[in-house]
Amino acid sequence: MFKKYQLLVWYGLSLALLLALLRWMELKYLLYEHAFEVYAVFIAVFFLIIGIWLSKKLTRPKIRTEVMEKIVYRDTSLPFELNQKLVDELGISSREMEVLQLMAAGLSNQEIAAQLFVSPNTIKTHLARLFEKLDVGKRVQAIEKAKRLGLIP
Amino acid sequence: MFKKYQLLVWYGLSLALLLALLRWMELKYLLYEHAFEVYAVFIAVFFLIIGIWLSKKLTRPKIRTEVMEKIVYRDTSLPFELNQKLVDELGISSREMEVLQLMAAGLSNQEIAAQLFVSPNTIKTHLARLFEKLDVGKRVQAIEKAKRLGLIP
DNA sequence: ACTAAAATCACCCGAAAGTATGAACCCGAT
DNA sequence: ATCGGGTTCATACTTTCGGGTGATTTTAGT
Repeated sequence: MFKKYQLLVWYGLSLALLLALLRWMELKYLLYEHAFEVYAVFIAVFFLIIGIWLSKKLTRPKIRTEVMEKIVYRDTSLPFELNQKLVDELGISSREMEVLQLMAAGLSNQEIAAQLFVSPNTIKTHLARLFEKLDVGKRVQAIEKAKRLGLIP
Repeated sequence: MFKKYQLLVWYGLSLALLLALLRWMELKYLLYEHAFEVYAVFIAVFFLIIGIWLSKKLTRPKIRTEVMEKIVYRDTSLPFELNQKLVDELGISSREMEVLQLMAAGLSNQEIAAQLFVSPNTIKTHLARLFEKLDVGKRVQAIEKAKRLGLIP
């Protein structure tokens, strides 16, 4: 019910806490005349970070898909080429591919979550779907199969 | 020469201006007791916006190229060659190599144990040693590193 | 505008994996 | 013979994964 505004509440509380902290510091240490500027910097930095984070959270990178048709000749050195057709066939979403790549790099669910700025639970969901689509039960198997199918290098 | 830091200077000036403005307002209108909170909100909003803008500015859009048609000439001549020297260097035993191979194939500890006719605990011990020798903490990382080092195909 | 798909998050539970420690056995080499 | 490395196993404990379920919100396509 309150989930919707959880974020706002969280921010509000954070701000309040910050202000309280600063007030307390003022009382405690009898900050000199430039106390205000100190506050300003504190708040500025805090909200600068919040802003950056928020932006990253809100702006899902608009992925422009450029469709190009070309013929590739490969010789001994083989650069990885994504099997896009298979990705579509299996119905693997772009987010799932991201998670797959990070997982294949050896990251734990928690690390992937941190990397993508989402909850670990979300990663679990993505992986569960991915496992189902790849018809496997474990991450190692998923990686092995994905490599075999040309989904990852 | 200063182009690089132009942005920073600009921000600094903006902040200074903002502070001056607030100070002036304080003198002019004899702001009430909650002036500080007003300041805080001002600065917060200001830097929140700055942060969002900054983030947007810095993150470049992702471009995904979708290849429609491709002709691939596969070169199958890449026989796996074990990096025996590295195996010796790292002091990886033959049993550990066996376990590594099976693990890389996606088997669980229990399955590996069944395959090798030993206890799952033994597998755990082997893997623990292997992880230490490869300097990793998880099986996926171990597999990734082993592949990279030429220990497994 | 409506709908389907995708992405997000939460909670519970059991299984698997990983850590730490100790110990027994075999086998080749000093 | 004994010393060290390799293999085997155990117990106990913590963390991580994966399965199942349900929900909300965003995005994209008709």
